Amino acid sequence: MDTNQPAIGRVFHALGDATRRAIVEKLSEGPASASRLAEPLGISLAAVVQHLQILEEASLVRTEKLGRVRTCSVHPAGLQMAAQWIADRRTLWERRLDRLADLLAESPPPEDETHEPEWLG
Amino acid sequence: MDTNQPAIGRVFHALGDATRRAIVEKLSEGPASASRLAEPLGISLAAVVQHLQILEEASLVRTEKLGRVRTCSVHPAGLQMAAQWIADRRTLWERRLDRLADLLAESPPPEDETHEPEWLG
DNA sequence: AAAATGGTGAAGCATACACTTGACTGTAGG
DNA sequence: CCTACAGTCAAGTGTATGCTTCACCATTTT
Repeated sequence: MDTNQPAIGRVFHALGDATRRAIVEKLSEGPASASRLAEPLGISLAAVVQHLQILEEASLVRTEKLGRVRTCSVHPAGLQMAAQWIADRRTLWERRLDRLADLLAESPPPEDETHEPEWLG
Repeated sequence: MDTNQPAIGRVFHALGDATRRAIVEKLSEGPASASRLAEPLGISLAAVVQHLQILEEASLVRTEKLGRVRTCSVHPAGLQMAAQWIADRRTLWERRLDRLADLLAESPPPEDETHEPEWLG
């Protein structure tokens, strides 16, 4: 779709790829260089670096180049954003269920003339 | 990549699309029919249904057909899985930082002959 | 019954994506 | 200096994705 997505979109898109998740998982255990990340993945270094770029743009990974080696580590910001988005949805959804429960509990079958529940209209 | 991804992959991939996130956001406020979801999105009904299929396969949305209308609602399982994966990464990563802090605190500069930190080798 | 509504299925299309390869650049070491 | 290493750049390739359109089916509504 759009390469110019909002931040949260970049995060989810980045995590949607198995290889990139594998990279994040590896980096959760500690920093590593690009070529070291490539080893167990069975793909070319160039491909790994492309993934790293995407992960970096999603604030999921931070990389720093010292000498000729680029060292990568996890960057909490991206995961934080994803967690927040999920938490927000969950809050909204639970709040709605609570309201619904309240209505059903407080008012026993009120003379409801509507043909559909209001949340469908 | 692979269309036959593990569950967590399907979840993140599903949430990587702005339109699908919009659908989940809408459904967080309450159930809705497919055509009702399509209205504000500015795309065809067919496209929306395709998105719904993906969301359903990712356990992010549940749909039920009554009469000729398919009613959709959020399904917590998908969000739960995503939240769990994130939490797991975060735990691992924090645990590692703690260990590192412990090492630095307990042992003041020990005669370290290595040229690189062990986690890079 | 006829028309409208809500949805399904399949084909087609343009773009995005994950990779590869090959040519190059900069940094270490022998 | 010269070779090896770690990474970068730029094409190029096959497949997946998001979307459309059109034909078609099943339920309402009039």
